[in-house]
Amino acid sequence: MTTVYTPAEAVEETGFSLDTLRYYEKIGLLERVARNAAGQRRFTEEDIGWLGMLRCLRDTGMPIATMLRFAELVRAGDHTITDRIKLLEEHDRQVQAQVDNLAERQRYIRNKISYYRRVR
Amino acid sequence: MTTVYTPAEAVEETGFSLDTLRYYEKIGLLERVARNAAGQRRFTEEDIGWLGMLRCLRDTGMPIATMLRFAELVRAGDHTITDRIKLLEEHDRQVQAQVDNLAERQRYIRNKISYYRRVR
DNA sequence: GGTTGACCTGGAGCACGCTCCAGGTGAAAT
DNA sequence: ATTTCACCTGGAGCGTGCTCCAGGTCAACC
Repeated sequence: MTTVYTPAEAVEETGFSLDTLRYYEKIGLLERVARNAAGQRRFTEEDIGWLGMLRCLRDTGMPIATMLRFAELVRAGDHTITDRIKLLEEHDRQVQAQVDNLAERQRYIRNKISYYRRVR
Repeated sequence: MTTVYTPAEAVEETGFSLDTLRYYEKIGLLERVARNAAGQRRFTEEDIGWLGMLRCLRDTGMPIATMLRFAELVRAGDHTITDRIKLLEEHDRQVQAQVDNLAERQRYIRNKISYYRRVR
């Protein structure tokens, strides 16, 4: 059974808006999505999986230009796997930096809250 | 000794660009900064401290509109301390959500890296 | 068979948060 | 004295990432 997803279902599954899905296809983040006879999009399981990856990269702050490079590596085939690893490792370091930075800022904020509680 | 900071020094201390400092003053995130005889800004220790707070809120993703509300509470005096606590606690929850979300996405990315390493 | 509603395309517009620019002032270094 | 340099103001412009709109096509339900 090969499940396909209507645009509405893809929105539901991925959390991206329909406009965003169209935009991602337009700029090439998403390869040309299949259409039915009426020209309406029918997303495959694979599309949905790829969108999951994109969601993850987006939510961790990867710029679209970088996601686009990643998308091109994926399309280019298996010989780019080493490059993909490099790209993701670099991104992982940036995510780690974000987490660390956020944690430190959070301490500051919590101290401020404590201070306010004391002087209230 | 009351230290004052030239614009260049304030940039150095806060990590904000001079344009950003002027912008923050223009929109009221920063109260009208003192000037010398020639009309040039002279930031006080207090300004620098407040900018540290702003840096912290910005870096944890607080929108400028919310920072503005916070700035207004601070200006309004001590009777707003309870409201400030509320605002910061709410923000702290959002920061926590960011950290949690980031950590989860990071797991996904790391799994992907592991997968690529296995198939490389 | 009419109305509703999901979807299509191309392109314009928008929100956010700065960033840059033109044209100018005033003090400091050579 | 003049060049340099940091700074000033008001306002325009920009990069990112969507989001919205007009005008139209189908399909599906009553």
